[in-house]
Amino acid sequence: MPPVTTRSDAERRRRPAQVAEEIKRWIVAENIAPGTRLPREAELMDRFGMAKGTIREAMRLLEAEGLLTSRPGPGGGSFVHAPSGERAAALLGNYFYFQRLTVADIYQVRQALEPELAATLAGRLSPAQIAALEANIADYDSPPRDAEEERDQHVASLRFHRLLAGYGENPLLGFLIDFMASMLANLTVTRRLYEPRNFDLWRSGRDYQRDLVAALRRGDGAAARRIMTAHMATAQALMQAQEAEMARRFLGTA
Amino acid sequence: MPPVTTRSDAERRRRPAQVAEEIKRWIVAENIAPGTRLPREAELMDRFGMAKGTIREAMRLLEAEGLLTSRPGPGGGSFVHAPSGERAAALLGNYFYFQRLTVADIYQVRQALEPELAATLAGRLSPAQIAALEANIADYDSPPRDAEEERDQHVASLRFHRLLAGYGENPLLGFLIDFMASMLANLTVTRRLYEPRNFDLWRSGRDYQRDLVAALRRGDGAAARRIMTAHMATAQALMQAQEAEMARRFLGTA
DNA sequence: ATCTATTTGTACGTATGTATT
DNA sequence: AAATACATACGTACAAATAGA
Repeated sequence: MPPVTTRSDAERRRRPAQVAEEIKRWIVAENIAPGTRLPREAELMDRFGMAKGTIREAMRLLEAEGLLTSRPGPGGGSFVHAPSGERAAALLGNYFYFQRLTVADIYQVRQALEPELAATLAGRLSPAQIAALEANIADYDSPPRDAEEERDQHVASLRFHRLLAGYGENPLLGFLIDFMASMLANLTVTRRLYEPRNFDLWRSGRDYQRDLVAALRRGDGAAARRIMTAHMATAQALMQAQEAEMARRFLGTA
Repeated sequence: MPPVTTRSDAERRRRPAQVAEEIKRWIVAENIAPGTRLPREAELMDRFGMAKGTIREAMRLLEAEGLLTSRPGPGGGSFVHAPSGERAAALLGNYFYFQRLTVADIYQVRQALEPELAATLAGRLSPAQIAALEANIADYDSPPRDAEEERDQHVASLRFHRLLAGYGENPLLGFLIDFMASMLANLTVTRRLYEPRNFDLWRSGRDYQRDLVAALRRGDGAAARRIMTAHMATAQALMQAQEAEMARRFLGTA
């Protein structure tokens, strides 16, 4: 039997992690707003009784989580930061990089969420938002001529959904839909669009988006939901037909 | 007009971030499996021509993302790591900490996803899984006597959904349902259960879970979906009635 | 059970880079 | 243009952990 250690697990943790935890607790306890400046390195070294390197490692931990940013110079320092959606998506993408996520998995969730979003958006879009959606559709008005154009159009048509995601009031729903669109933008497509059946699917997808915008404009939630459901079904079929596969790569961290 | 800088944005980035990016790219390019050991600190210092502290800051960045773990001693080092679901959930929770997420927001998504999961699970659960679900329900068989017991039961009834989340085949769907349950487990409830109407809601929620297990066992997907939909509706009503609010705190990082 | 080797973990002093005034 | 205030990076020394002899 090993000798009794008086050290708790918390004490056992590496020092940078302790500091990071402490700062997180402080942010919550004091309800610190983004933009607030943390004490200077020198002061943190004092407060925690640790060397510069240790403090800096702690800062990098929090920075990776997207919870703070630092900049040098006078008036510089470390600042509390609300993680951006992109950052959050990249971190979540890290997780799914190691899970074997299929296109079908993503579409099962899209199938459930996208119609819901569409329904809540009906009649609540500004003219500018409607215009942005219509302008986006124009980017893939005519069928692609080559592989590169096809890829561009694919990304553009996903942007349509990312726009919708940003227009809703529910941050969770919006984030998830945007996240899935960004995952799908990282696809490798092995079979081309040119077969007649695939082309039909492509065209009907485009038409669905047009119909959807019309329904959203006239405030018909039930129709918007119905159209989006059908749109998702054809989109999935198109992906399946093209034997699209998730690319094994991390999402951009920019 | 400022003088032209020859440095690109990439070169401009802090060195630890560069190293971290490089290592990520390497993981993807070589398709490194979790458990694989990275070069020693000394060697990385060499390879990147950087000081020890810099390399270590890079490691902390990757560690915070859940992509590696390190331990000292012989046979130690830094190891590629697949982020755990908990870690991923905690990081995603950081994001929503700063968004103003309401209980209603979460329930809108649950409403869409939970029935979908229930439907796909019908007839696909092992006897052991069924037993685990039934054992879980037993934890809140009788109404809570005090506030503490009420809270425990709330968490326990959410565990029912987390179990279901783990039984599915779709990692994305499972993660999301588990994530929402863990968010809801962090609630502050301001009004108690004792009012008759709230008590009815509580009881019907419990009954729904029983019915659901029965439907899952006999493989009736349509019924499972229907029951879960109704269950979500009452659960939301109960939360609303109790004026539950999201707690402003970070998810555990353990 | 002890020592030894290996590898990360922490400390500290100094120098450099960057942005504000 | 210069001084100032801050983070950023370096280099070295030493402490702690752990596998294996």
